[in-house]
Amino acid sequence: MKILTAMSGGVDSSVAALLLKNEGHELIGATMKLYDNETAGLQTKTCCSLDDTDDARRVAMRLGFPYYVFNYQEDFGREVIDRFVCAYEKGCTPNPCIDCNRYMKFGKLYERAAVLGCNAVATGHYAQVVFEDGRWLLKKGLDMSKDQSYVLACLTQEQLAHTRLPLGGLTKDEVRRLAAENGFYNANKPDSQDICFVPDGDYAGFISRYTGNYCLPGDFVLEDGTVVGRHKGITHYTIGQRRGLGIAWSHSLFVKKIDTETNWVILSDNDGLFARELFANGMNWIRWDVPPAEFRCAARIRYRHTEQPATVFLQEDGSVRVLFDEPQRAVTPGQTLVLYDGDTVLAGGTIVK
RNA sequence: UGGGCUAUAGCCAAGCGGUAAGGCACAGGACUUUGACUCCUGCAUUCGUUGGUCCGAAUCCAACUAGCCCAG
Repeated sequence: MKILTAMSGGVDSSVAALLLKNEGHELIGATMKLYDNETAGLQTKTCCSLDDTDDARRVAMRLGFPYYVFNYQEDFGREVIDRFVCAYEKGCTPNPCIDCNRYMKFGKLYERAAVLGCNAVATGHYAQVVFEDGRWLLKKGLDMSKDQSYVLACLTQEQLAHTRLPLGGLTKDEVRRLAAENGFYNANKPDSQDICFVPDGDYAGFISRYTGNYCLPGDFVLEDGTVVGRHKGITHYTIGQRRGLGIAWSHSLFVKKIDTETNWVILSDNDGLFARELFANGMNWIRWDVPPAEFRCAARIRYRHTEQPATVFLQEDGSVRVLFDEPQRAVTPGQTLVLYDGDTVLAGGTIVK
């Protein structure tokens, strides 16, 4: 089979390519250029640091298949950054990695793959795609500590059908060992982290620069209405946040709610953050075409969250109401809800409240 | 103007004669392909000021300064 394998220059995607190559597939390696250093507010790289694309290219050369860098800055700006900025301005907390998977890697990149005659796009995600009972199912990666099924729960049947995830059955240690055994330069490269287009972590500053809008300061308010300070603009905060508030109180204060109407950031103690119920829309059903009206499952409300037992109620408009057995901390609008049955992903959606 | 009370790090706050708890905030680190949470480490040679008593004072005494309260 001819496969386009996405290569970031990291260990995971490199080993993914290696495994596909060893299985005898014909490969095309590709890196997506998603943003430029100016957008990200970065200085040009110094001579001592090898560019990620160089790492990817070396692996492709070593394994003997063509490698290309595709320019997707315009699409990335529209599909990922714009959504990211828009969500923050509405008081939500987006997960841009999920949009990048949905619209870029398994969207735009697959379109290009098809043009190049490839049947599938492969990535280095730790998750598994299997065909069962006439459906493409998404399952957790074998290495539970690295499982990334959460960030792929937005993939459609069509997308899953053309997705290959060679690392699904491996552990991170095995991947690094394979990289080392095959002489990959990036065998010990640190795992990526942070938002790729905001490498300095100052995403609020990024939003200001990107939109040209100045963050409007407002009040920090306790649940009883007491004003306890001034905030730097709602884009600086997310539900459950503690650090960076700058308020010295007798106990720790956390962000409980962001009110865009009043421009208030409402604070409470940690106990005030727990809720049993949430609502989510934009559901992508993987396990069924038409889900049951009500069912039991386990749900994650953020990446690296341990799934929690819950009951899901399908609403008339296609959204869902999720009732957890136990209250969950800091349910955050904008974050992705993923429903599981054991290792199988049932659906993904976006938390609205 | 009399009388009383209190003054400890950026904030709150222990301490009651034996050589400065803790919480919050902040900084750094760990964790992490989102934002967070969490965890670890750091953070007053000094207790409003000046004197005094004592082997030894943030702790006792005096004066001064500041703030608060009650009188009138």
